[in-house]
Amino acid sequence: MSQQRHGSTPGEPGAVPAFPDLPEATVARLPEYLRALHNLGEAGADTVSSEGLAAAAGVNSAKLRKDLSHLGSYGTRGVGYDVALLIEQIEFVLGLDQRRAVGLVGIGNLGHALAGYDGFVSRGFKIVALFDADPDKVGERIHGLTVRHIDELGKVASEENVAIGVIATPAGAAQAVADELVAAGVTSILNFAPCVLSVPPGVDVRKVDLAIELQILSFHEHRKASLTALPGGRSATGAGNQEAVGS
Amino acid sequence: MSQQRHGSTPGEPGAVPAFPDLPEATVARLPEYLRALHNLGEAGADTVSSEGLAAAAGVNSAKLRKDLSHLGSYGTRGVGYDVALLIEQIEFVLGLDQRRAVGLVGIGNLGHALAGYDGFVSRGFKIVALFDADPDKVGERIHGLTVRHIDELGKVASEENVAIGVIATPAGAAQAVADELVAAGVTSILNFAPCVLSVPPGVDVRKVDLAIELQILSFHEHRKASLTALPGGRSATGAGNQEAVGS
DNA sequence: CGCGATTTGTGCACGCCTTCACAAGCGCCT
DNA sequence: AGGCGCTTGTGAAGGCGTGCACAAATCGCG
Ligand SMILES: NC(=O)c1ccc[n+]([C@@H]2O[C@H](COP(=O)([O-])OP(=O)(O)OC[C@H]3O[C@@H](n4cnc5c(N)ncnc54)[C@H](O)[C@@H]3O)[C@@H](O)[C@H]2O)c1
Ligand SMILES: NC(=O)c1ccc[n+]([C@@H]2O[C@H](COP(=O)([O-])OP(=O)(O)OC[C@H]3O[C@@H](n4cnc5c(N)ncnc54)[C@H](O)[C@@H]3O)[C@@H](O)[C@H]2O)c1
Repeated sequence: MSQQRHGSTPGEPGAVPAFPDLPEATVARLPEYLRALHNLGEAGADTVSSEGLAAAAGVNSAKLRKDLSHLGSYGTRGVGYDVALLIEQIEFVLGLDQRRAVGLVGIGNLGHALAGYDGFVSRGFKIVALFDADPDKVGERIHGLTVRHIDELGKVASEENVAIGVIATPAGAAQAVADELVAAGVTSILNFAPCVLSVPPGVDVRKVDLAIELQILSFHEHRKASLTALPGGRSATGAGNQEAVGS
Repeated sequence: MSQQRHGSTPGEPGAVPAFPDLPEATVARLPEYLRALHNLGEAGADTVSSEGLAAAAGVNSAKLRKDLSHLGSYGTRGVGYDVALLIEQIEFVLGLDQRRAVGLVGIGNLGHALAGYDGFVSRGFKIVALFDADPDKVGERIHGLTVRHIDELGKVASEENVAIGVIATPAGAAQAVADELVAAGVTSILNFAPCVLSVPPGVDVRKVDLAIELQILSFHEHRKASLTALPGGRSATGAGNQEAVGS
């Protein structure tokens, strides 16, 4: 399953990257660069400067250059970065050259929306299996996939070579589901349930919690409200604030 | 050194805290503590140690203590933190004492799921208005709310006193919607569309992008795969990894 | 009433990340 | 061919966040 050899540069075999430990902060920004690059590419741009790409991705240009330098990028001084080449580079580093199989557990309100989300397929992923514990849901067909019973997770996950598990069940069931995913050999989990998951070392968990996002916004609202009522007119710009780019 | 005077005790209006600039990292963790505290409270705990709460929230106990110390918390040495009191404290700091009104724009796949999400109401928010541009969607009733046309956003937003806007439209429409939200006086935006928003200073934007989360997981998968094929068996634990706590 | 067990609050050191500023490199124009 | 302007790549500095380790504080118990 692990592919390494991979001529990422068209015509230029070059040395296999065996690439370094990217700073985590950089890794988190690469997808953003990638999206911006795709937009630029579709808009007809062949090259882009760090300034331009930084604007499109909503970050500082120095940061962007440093990020790209970490993966030994191929920019041309005086010109900028080759859009197509950079896309290929980043996709390789992120491991998107192989379309990763995603298994989705919990086909409720959120699960339905996720199952039908085209943003997954267009960004390097493929949902290959849907699971639920509710007998009424099992058998339902959604976007060409049939909902399987959770008990089949182990079998189906290995058959379909599921690399990433997505949990969209109620919080109470999330840990049990995570355990089953891990038992099935899944080593990456995206968790939408508002709870902490316990997983063995080597398994990565990322969490998305909408209420937390709203509460952070609420904090800044609260802060802004008390600031306007006070002297000292700092135009306080919060955390998630973003600059940038017209279309 | 900082102000700790703060009548958060029920029935005590007290002096306005004018509370300090919490580190952003701390703010991002407070909601997690809050959720853990609610769980503990429902489980019947009156007090909790930093160790216990840290485990329930999936963080380091020293970090938790430092976080709480920033908001002048009231822990008791040798005992721990009073659960109910701490809940009140954090909810106050996050501005959750006033239930904030949320306006949701884009009632498609994702929008439907969000509109019916009970996690909003249970965590301090209230969806007060739904908007869409599609005439077929306008008028539809969802969980007691009627979908309004996007043109009514300005009017309805001020009527309902919308504090936070949630964007769940396609990326192409997101910037326009954001502009309208800002024009309507909304100063906090949660954006689900995969694009960078440009907003004036003083407006906070937070973004949730599922594809980015998956791509970060993909990177770690890729890295883990190349590590197992290489010497030096570091059990590399990625970024989002979480420890634990049982129930 | 005093002592030991327990737990908080925090000073401090370390490492990561961000940002500035600039030399080196590249292409284009004359 | 040479110079000029533009852009990348990076050294260095500063700030922020994390985690350790311990003193101070509180409670329960004898
Ligand atoms: N709806 C939203 O917009 C939204 C937003 C953010 C987070 N969430 C979170 O996502 C999760 C799902 O939300 P929802 O609104 O879709 O809830 P839901 O109740 O509509 O769906 C949950 C689904 O999980 C299934 N399920 C329950 N236990 C299971 C198990 N052990 N194995 C497999 N499937 C199981 C249920 O049958 C149901 O179909 C919740 O944790 C919720 O907090 C939802
Ligand atoms: N479906 C998912 O699970 C999912 C997950 C992550 C992110 N997203 C993102 O969320 C957004 C919505 O996704 P979706 O699957 O619900 O798409 P969708 O097409 O089902 O829904 C989009 C809705 O927005 C409405 N809309 C379009 N332009 C509008 C405008 N100018 N003003 C108001 N409403 C407008 C449309 O009428 C439609 O109802 C997209 O940007 C998508 O990338 C979706």
